Amino acid sequence: MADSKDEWLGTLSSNPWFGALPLAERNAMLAVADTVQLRAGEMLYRKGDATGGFYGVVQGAFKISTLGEDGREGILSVIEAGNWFGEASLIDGLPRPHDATAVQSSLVLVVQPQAFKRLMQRTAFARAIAVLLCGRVRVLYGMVEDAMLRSTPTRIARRLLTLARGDATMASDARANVTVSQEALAMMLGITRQTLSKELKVLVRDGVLSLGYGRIEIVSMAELEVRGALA
Amino acid sequence: MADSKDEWLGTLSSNPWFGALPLAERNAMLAVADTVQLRAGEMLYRKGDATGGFYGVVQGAFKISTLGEDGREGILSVIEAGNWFGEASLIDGLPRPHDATAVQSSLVLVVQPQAFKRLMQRTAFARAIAVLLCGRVRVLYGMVEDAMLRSTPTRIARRLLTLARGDATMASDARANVTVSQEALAMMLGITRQTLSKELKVLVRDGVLSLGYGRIEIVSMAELEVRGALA
DNA sequence: GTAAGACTGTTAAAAATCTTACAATTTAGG
DNA sequence: CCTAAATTGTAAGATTTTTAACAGTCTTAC
Repeated sequence: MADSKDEWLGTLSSNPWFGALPLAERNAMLAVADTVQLRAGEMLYRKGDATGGFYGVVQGAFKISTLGEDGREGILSVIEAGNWFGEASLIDGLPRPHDATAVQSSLVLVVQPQAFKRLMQRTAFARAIAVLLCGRVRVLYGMVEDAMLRSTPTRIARRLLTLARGDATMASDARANVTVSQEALAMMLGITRQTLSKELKVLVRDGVLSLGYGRIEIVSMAELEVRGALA
Repeated sequence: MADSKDEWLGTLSSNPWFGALPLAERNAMLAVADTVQLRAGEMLYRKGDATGGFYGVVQGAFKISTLGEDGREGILSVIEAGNWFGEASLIDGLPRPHDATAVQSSLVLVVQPQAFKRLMQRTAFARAIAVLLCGRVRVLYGMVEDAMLRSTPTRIARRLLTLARGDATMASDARANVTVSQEALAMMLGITRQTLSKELKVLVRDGVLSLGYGRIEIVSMAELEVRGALA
C-alpha cells in the first residue's frame, strides 16, 4: 500500500504532543507498535478491563465513555487521528476507567504493556508521558469547573469550541464544521437532547450557528467565544 | 523543637503515595525542601501565577478552588496533612490552574522548581510523579462522571464518603466525623446550600447522618455507601 | 427507489433547582 | 459576658431542566 508508514507519521506528527517528542522517541514508539483495524462501533476496551495497551489513532476516531447506573451514556472525550490515549492503566496497573469505542472505521497503533514498560525507562519518554497526563489533568479540571460554575448555554458554547479544536488534539485553529449529533453533544454535556436543542436554536437565531443533519456549523467563531466566556 | 523532622516524616509517610516511595526518594525530596508556615486564609498560590513549587502538607490543610465569572467559588479538592500537590505547573511550565488557600494554620514543605527538575531526572521519582498524576486523572474522571450521570442525592453521598476518606489522601478507613460547613460542601458539589440542606435533612431523617455546627457525622457508613451507589 | 433507521423539532406537564428572604442557633474574640 | 460573625433551618415563587410523546426530515443500504 502507498498509504503506509510515511503517511501515518505525518498524521501522528502533526499532533502537538506526539509532534513535540524527540524523533528518537517517536521512532522508538513506532518500532514497538502493532497495528489494529476496527470497524465503527467496535470497542477497543471496556471499563473494568485489566490493563491493555497504549493507543495511537492513525485513522478514524474513538469516543471515551461510561454508562451510568441507569443506562445513560456519558461521553467524556472524542479522540481523533493523531492522538494517543489509554496510558492511565499502563502506569498504575489499575483497570480501565471507561469504555473506548471506534466511532468510525479506525486504524490504531498499539504499544503493548511490556513494550510500554521498556519505553518508560527512557527519560525523555517518561517525561513526555508526565506531560501528557498533565494535559489530561488540566482538561479535566476545566470540565469539572464548567459543570460546577457555568450555565448550560455557556457550557454548550465551550464544548462546541473544544470540539471545533479537535477535542483531544486542541489544535490552535478551529474548524467551522463540527460533525456531531445533538444526541452525542448532549451526552458530552450531561444534559438532555431537548434542552440542548432549545439552546442551539437560540444560537441559530442569533446567527452564531447553523444546524445540519449530524453536523453543526459555526457561523461566527468570535460570537461563540463570547458566549463561552472566552472573549 | 521536639516536634521536628521525625514527626513530619511520620505524617508524610503515612500517606499512600509518599509512603510507597522508596526511602531514597523520600530523603531526596526532604533534603531539598524548604518549609513555609501559613495562617488560616493565606494563599499559597493563585490561579494564573507563573510556576511556583511542589508542596507537601505537614500540618494543617488547604483547599484548591476557583472563582467563576460571577464570583461564585468552586472547591475542587481539600488537601490534608500528608499529601503533596502543585505538580502540574512544574511539569508543563504553564500557569497555576487554580487557587490554593490554607484553611487552617498550616506548615508545608516546598520543593522549588530547580530542585524539582533535578528530582525528575531520577527514574524512580519521575515514575512516582506519573503515578501521582494518574491518580489525579482517575479522581477527576470520577468527578466529571458524577456531574454528568448522577443525581444530586447520590453525588452528596459520594462527596461525603470521599471527604470521610480524607479526599486527596483516600485512606482505606473512613472517619465518621467530617468537619465541613454546608456552605463549603455545597461549593464542592456546585449546588446551593439550600438544596444541600434539604437533602442532608433527608439523610438525617433516615438515620444516615447527624448534623452539627460546621460538622457532619456519619451515623451509618454502610447506608451512606448504598446512597452513593457504592454498595 | 424505497424502506428502515437515525436524527431533529416541538410541546405540555412534572420535577428539580435556584433565588430571595429572614429567623434561629452556635462559636469565637474582645 | 456579650457582641459580631458564621452557620444552619426554612419557605415561597421563579426559573430551569427533565420526562414523555409524537411528527417530520434526512441518510444509508438493499
